[in-house]
Amino acid sequence: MTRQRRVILGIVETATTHLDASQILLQAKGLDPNIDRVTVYRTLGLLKQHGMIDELDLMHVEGEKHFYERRPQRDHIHVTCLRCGKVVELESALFDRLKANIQREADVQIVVTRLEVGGYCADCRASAPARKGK
Amino acid sequence: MTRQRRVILGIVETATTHLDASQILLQAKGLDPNIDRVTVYRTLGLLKQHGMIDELDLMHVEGEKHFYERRPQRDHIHVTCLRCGKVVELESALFDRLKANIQREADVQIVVTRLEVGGYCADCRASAPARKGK
DNA sequence: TTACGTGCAAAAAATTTGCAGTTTC
DNA sequence: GAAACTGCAAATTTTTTGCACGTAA
Repeated sequence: MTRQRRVILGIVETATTHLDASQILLQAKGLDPNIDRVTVYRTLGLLKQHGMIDELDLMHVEGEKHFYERRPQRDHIHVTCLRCGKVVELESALFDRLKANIQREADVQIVVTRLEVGGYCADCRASAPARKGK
Repeated sequence: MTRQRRVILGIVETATTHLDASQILLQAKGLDPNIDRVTVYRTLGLLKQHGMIDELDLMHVEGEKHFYERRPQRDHIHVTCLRCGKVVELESALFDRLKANIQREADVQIVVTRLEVGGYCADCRASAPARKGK
């Protein structure tokens, strides 16, 4: 456990939004100016492997980057608005049951799950003047 | 609807495995030697936007690429083995119910969902001699 | 120590953009 | 013929690799 890893893990753990590798690098440089982009990638890979953080796409609403968040106590669902990009997180007993089902039906020992939903939030549905054509 | 788009859509629709952009380009070149990588990306983006295909990560078991598949009639769950990479697809009534729940609870009009699961398949659990340490 | 981790340089992949010529309807 | 699409070139962005030096346990 090195200084750099502590810094990176700390950033992801305390983040209030979902960060991608570049944003993490940027923040890390603030705390440790010499930290390298490579170290960020390597550390994220490691933390992911060890189940300390999870990787997300957030439906790729803004480019094809990946986001990271601290692995929560209980899995949650990520709902991303395809128009404004807002992300809502949701826990669900039904989701827990579904996972148990999958484990049994697919005969798999589940390590990680990711449920991402894309759609339109209430605000966007209200303000969108039903664009015609495209 | 151009020749190139027909080719690319055809490839994804008839594929028996999940293909990534490079594999699609390769197959497309077989049918239309002049087709460009750029056209593949643009077309995939378009087909995705129009809900004709879905994009997957398959838990990034082999690199950070993205895979594509024809949009199925009914959503299914992708279960990927983190050791051997095998992918199992699963439909589930519970999943359907969960989506309805999410739509209501998050007040979102769902357009697309993606449930990916990573874990260890039966075969790998059987053959893995409980690696110690790492 | 001493195996592991880091920074630096550079390569490899993956994806996007600008633009002029071509095709579809 | 007009609008939309393509190929080509090149730029970006994202991620990975090799290697000599530095560091935590």
